[in-house]
Amino acid sequence: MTIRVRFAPSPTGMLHIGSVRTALFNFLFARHHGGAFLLRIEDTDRARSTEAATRVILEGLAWLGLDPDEAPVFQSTREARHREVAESLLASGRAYRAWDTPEELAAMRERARAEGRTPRYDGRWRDRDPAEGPAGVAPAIRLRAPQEGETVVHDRVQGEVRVANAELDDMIILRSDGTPTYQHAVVVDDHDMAISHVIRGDDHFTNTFRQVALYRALDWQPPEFAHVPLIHGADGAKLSKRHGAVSLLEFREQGFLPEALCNYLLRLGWGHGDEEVISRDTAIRLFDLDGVGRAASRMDYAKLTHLNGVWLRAADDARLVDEVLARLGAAGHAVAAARVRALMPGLKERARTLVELAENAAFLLPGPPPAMDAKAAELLKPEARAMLASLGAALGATDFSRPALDAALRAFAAAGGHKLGQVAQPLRAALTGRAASPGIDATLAALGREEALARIAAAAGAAD
RNA sequence: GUCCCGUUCGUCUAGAGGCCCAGGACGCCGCCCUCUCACGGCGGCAACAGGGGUUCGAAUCCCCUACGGGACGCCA
Repeated sequence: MTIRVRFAPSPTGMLHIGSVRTALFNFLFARHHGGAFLLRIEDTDRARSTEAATRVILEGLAWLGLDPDEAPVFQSTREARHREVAESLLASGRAYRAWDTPEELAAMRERARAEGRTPRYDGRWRDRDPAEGPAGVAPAIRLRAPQEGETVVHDRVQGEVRVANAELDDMIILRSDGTPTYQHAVVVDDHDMAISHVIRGDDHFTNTFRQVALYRALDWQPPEFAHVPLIHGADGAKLSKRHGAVSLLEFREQGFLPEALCNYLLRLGWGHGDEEVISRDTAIRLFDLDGVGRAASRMDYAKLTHLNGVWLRAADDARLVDEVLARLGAAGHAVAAARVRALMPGLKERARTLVELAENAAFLLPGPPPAMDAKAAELLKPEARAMLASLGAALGATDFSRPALDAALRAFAAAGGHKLGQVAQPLRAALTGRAASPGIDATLAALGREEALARIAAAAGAAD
């Protein structure tokens, strides 16, 4: 059997991080089994779908490296086919026209709720003569669903689940304006795209039973289903804005690496022994549906941040230099690039996100001495400034290589009866405006003789 | 309200009847390394929702309860 899966987001806004995980699971499942990963944009809701939102999906997937194997299918282009299938159901008597107005349906639901019953369509047009349909009113088409017995779904994640057909009502497959509903379009498209496994969020589970009824009515073989648990916020409720970042774009802006995000998302709801740091290739090798848990999991930004630090340290320096420069608005600046590149090994060990990395590298930009933060200012007491003046003179005669600088600093400290830290900390403040930075020798070397001496002089001179 | 699903440290998870007085990771605390901050190393705190069964033996199987979540649209 050929494995074909799809990721089917609707372009109605941002790309939710939960959807991203669904896409990742689909992708990994396809790769693991040598199948195909497809993308279908569910844009049947014309009013809410925008081109910009579609672009967000496409760019987001590309950024994550989750590229579909075939050209994306836009559901809106398939309307004629959806209508055709609905008509065929009508012709075979497995669907019927219903002339209810939205108001009537709302009243029906209202009454059911008030009486404590489950809101459900009562099938009033199910066996009525279509000739009785009011003229001038366009009917919707509803599926004639089985009313007795039960429907069983063998879900690859949730296991065997059965629901009495009496719980299900006759859903609308074609709206009165001739457009297909989600339930209908999904079934027709999944069938036509030869989807073998539908891997989606658990919030779609209930839909599955209705969709199976549709497959049966069409005499089509339903695909395998796998419903993955949802991602919740720290309080256990569905993940939303108030919990923190939710859209993929936000995570990117906040300086998370795609490989870290994928690694984190993979481990949320899926596990393989004690493995925590998992590369794309390893994930493809290890991932399968039986490792997916059944319970919803909570988003833990702290753990994501930690994992991002791990991947940041493993990342290629040149790539990080580009990211940092872009974030500092210094793309293409040769001097800044050289300095950031020189210090990157020390820099990336001290940052967990690209935002932190850029902040910590900002002092490397050529220009006036950086503004002192409170801790740095604290280090520049008058006696420290005086010491910096003589240190500047000593360093002026030193070769600006790390070993030479390290030796010179230690000699200077020893000569003055200081511990190395008593020299390094004020120096660090003068150079970076901060109380923390990569090794002082590396910092000095990255800045270069001219810039370093200028900053030392500025800090020493500011004493008066 | 009805239907469906879930419940192992604060969080993500390992665990598929004895290997578990429950392991790893994040977070938190302490120590070491050390020019700072990180990284790294070492150690600590911390969980099988509750109650009944089944069994020689249950985190693992069954039942009930509690709590949590999802779904009930001419939205997707």
